[in-house]
Amino acid sequence: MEEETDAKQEKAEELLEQAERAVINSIADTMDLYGVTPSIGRLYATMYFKHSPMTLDDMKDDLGMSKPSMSTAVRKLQDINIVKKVWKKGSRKDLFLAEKNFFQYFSQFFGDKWEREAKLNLSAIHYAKENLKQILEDEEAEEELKQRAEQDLRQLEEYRSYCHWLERLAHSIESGEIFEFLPIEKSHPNDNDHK
Amino acid sequence: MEEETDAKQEKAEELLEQAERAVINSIADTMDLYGVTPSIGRLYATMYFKHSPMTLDDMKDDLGMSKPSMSTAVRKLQDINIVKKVWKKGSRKDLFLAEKNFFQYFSQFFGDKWEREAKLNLSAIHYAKENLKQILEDEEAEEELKQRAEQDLRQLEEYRSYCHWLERLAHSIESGEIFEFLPIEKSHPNDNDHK
DNA sequence: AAAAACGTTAAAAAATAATTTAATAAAATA
DNA sequence: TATTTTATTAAATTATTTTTTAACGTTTTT
Repeated sequence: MEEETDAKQEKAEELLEQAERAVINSIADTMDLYGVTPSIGRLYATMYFKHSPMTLDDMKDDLGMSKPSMSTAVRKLQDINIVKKVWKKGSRKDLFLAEKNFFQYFSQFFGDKWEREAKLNLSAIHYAKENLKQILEDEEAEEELKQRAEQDLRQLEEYRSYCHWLERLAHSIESGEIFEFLPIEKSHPNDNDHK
Repeated sequence: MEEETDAKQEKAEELLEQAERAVINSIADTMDLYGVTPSIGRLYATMYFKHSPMTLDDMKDDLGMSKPSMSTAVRKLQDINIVKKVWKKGSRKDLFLAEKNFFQYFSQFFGDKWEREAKLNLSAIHYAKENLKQILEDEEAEEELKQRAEQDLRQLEEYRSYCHWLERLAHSIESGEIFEFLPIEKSHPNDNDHK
């Protein structure tokens, strides 16, 4: 019966590997949304299933890429705060562990992006509005020009209210306030996914 | 006094141009967030200030690029629904107009992206969970393997709840429900931007 | 103190993506 | 119907990004 157990063993391993691979692929495929290249996305996805920290050599072996690539990739992942360097007595290699809380990642990524977008645009809008107002105040300016200035002004006003809204959304996500409106629903382990 | 008025005229034109250019630059710079290349972003930003529709030749002249480039760029902008083809009696050239409502653009872009992300990942998670459960049900599977399967399962449960949350966020943005929580504040034309 | 192990930077190579020119297809005018 | 205008596709070019190999500087071990 020895061989049969071995076969079963192998099948179980195969199942686990397939399971992890499926999720790794889908994480890697969707991570481009978060400003990360496919390889870096795949590295993160790989680390996501490691329950103990990885070294650069581990990564290189797992992904079949060069060590410098892993070095820069893991730095990028640290920059966006989804991988942390950990310390462990003994090993003199650097050790890295994936942050597995997607909410944290999501919040920070979009919070930063949107805030930056809003700030940049608001400052340009402010500058533009000053100019346009000057035109409107100028008695001698051509009527056609004035009309265009007015229309631009109206448009920028709308744009400004969008930027402010974006800022508020970013803050509510960063502060966690959004979860009052859209609470996180802990689904129970036995729930089935429904189509 | 003729020359003086001309000079003033020119200055007013200069002011308007500077105003538009400032905003065009900042829109172009931030549009990479919306999955668009810098050139395409700049094209949109340019169209944003046109109060009548543009032809491909107009775009080509404005941006100093080739016509095929404009053709593909404008198609991309139509794909993401921020530029519409309009019809006008007379002209046999195609005419395009920018959608200026950023809320609509934002909603659709992130709604689509997040929904796609959630769906893809949820389906991988579902598949993975089935596999992992099989391992746990297998009497003869190695203890170590089972533990790993259990840990993966716990982790995927968290991931799943994140994906569901993302789906709900996408829906609440697409449906406009989010604006009940974060209302759009129409700022008054005379408000000053505050730092 | 010399050798080995690590991680990083720099330069080169390979792979992708953007852009243009040239060719084609479709529609409109004469 | 032939010619011109317009938009698109295909092929070629250019530019950008990603990845690797090679070199470097530090730290650790022997």
